Amino acid sequence: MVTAARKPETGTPTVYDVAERARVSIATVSRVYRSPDAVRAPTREKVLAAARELGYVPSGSARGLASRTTGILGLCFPDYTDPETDTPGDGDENAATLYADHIIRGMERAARSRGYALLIAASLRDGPTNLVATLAGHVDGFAVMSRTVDAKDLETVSRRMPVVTLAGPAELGHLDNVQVDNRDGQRELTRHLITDHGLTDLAFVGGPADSPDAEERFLGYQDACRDAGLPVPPEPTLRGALTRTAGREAARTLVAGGGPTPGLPQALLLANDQMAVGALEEFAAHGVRVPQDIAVTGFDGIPLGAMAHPPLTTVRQPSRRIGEEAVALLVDRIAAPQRDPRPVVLPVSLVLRASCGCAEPVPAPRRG
Amino acid sequence: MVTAARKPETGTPTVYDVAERARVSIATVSRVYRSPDAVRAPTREKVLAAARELGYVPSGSARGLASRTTGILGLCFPDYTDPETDTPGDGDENAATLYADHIIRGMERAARSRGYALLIAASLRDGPTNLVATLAGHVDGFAVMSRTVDAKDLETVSRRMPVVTLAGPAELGHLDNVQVDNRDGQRELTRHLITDHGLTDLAFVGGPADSPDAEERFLGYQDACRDAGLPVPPEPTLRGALTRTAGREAARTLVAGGGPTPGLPQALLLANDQMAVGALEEFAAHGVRVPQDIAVTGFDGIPLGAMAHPPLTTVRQPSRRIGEEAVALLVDRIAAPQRDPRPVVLPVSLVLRASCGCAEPVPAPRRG
DNA sequence: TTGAAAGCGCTAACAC
DNA sequence: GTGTTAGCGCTTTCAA
Repeated sequence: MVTAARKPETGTPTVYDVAERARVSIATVSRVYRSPDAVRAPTREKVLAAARELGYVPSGSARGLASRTTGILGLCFPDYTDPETDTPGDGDENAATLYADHIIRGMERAARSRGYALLIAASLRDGPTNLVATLAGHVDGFAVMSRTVDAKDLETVSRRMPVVTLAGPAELGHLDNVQVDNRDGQRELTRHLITDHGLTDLAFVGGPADSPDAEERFLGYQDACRDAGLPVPPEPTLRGALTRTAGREAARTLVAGGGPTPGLPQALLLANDQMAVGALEEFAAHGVRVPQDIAVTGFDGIPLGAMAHPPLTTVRQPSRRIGEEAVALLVDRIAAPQRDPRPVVLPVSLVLRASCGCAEPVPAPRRG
Repeated sequence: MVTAARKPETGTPTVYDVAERARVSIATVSRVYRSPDAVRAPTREKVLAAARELGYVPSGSARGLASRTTGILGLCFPDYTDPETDTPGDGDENAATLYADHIIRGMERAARSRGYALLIAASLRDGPTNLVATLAGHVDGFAVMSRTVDAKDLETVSRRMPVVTLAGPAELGHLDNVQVDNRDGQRELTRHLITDHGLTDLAFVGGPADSPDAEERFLGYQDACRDAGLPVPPEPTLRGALTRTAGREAARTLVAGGGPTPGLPQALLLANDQMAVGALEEFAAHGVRVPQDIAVTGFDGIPLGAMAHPPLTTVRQPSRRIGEEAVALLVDRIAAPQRDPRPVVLPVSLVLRASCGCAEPVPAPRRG
């Protein structure tokens, strides 16, 4: 056994220091951490003891370099939140933020259960170059939420490692993709209003035109109108940011007679729950009764909706599952890099509450 | 210029491939990515072009190994959520989960603005060894939320890199620590009830005894009782998990006469908002009027509280700022490893709403 | 401004 | 079961 002559224990301890102290080779130290069972128990103990005394922590970088895998998965998500406000209290957090939180949760949990950690970074206007440079080099696979990374960078990165696109249409055809069935959900919800409640005078408040989710929902709305033989609007009745404030404004516009038709429509469908809650508040303030005077619906299934008055009818999307699916696809492709791209569309579910005219007039406590 | 004989472009491109193609040395390629200004523009362009054509992405591991810094900050947070439920809709998500989400947000944002990415992993019962091994080796600094990492591991890691403890008492005295003034907040809130509303028959529903935050809040409650000359209870009137369900159960117990005194107390203070919202629901179901029959308060300042009926009086904590402070401390210590440990206590603020008897009987829409 | 050469700390063959 | 020996792909002096 030749313990190479090395500088005395200085700075952060390395395998060499541990090996020297435990009187074994560096290979054995390495083995103790990678496959403990491949080392005899007494040897292992010696090594572990030495490591403990030295305060040894294996270098992730060195491991990554030598093994060409890091045990890290990456996620790039959009950052819509206003940096100014630290407002867990006012409830006007952007829905996309909450949504991203759930996806982060889902990914983190799924990743961890498979032995991966999660590296995250929000994309900002300041150029994705930075982003890709920051993240891509450190991970074994990469999930990107819709519209957060430039297609070109995505292309480059995907040549080097598994990449899955999330929560939006597949931007690059050859990549795995996870999305929620926004269109189908909104179609079903609209159909419910038309068929089950017999409403025909509807209005849809869309999101920004560059929000793929919101646009898909509008398409579903159009589908339902078409299916029911109602006029199919080429554009949402109104548009707004996906915030509570924007929902309030939409309702106010309608109440003020600012809509396309003189009176209030029979139903107001909003592109997400945040907006819908805002609309509910505004209607209440103007004495407009929901659902008697107008039915209101949202989309997402956030907790706020269940607490609203009346409780909000909506479409629940499995946001956490998006993250879980992303990890599944990534891990799967790490194992089989050449398999065909797989697009996953997650089903959504209708949540019928009082705001559309369905039961449950009072939020009855469910016994635990 | 000697372009070393290397295997032809195979697998993922490296600096060597880019250097060869751009007819420069690897050192120049490296410079282009680290300090572009140190390279003449034409040279830089050549390199960038070659990199683009090759689909080159710098290896984070190699950079990390060579430079001994990764540009990554780590966060370890507790995972309380029930893996079974994918329930963005039912609103009974654990408060700690939401709380952690905010901290993650805050850290991510602050980290990114300083050029760092964030590596996250929830701690589970399955042993922190894994955690430390997974994360610590990859980061330049490490934030850990209270009770997620074994003190021993923390000790080891902190010998190797900056570590800050979060959202709880400083577990290791020599580390930076960020916490919120739970005690002071609960004291103030309790004082408000006693002094401003003249209530003297109070009950406090605590969290699990192993939740430092909840315990601090109880201490604040005791302080206020002491200050007001009221009897100081040695223990919370009731205890429960920090969930809505637990809050409901607490209220039910009280309504059923299960409390220490026969009737309902004048005020019920709960250790967090989730519980308080549950209590509000249960009281409503039993026809107990809030605040007329009993005042109710929470702690945290979650959006749900503002939507509750009546809107919940609470203490708002700057959860996002915790994450921001953590990053500030970490970055600061990376720059000055030897500076003295700095404990940061973030102030909280009272949010007075209707559930304690303060104004705002109806959630009046605030004009945006 | 650019190049050459020496590691960074580890894993992976392979030998013993 | 354990040791030897090459790298992994970059950054970093130091020269030129």
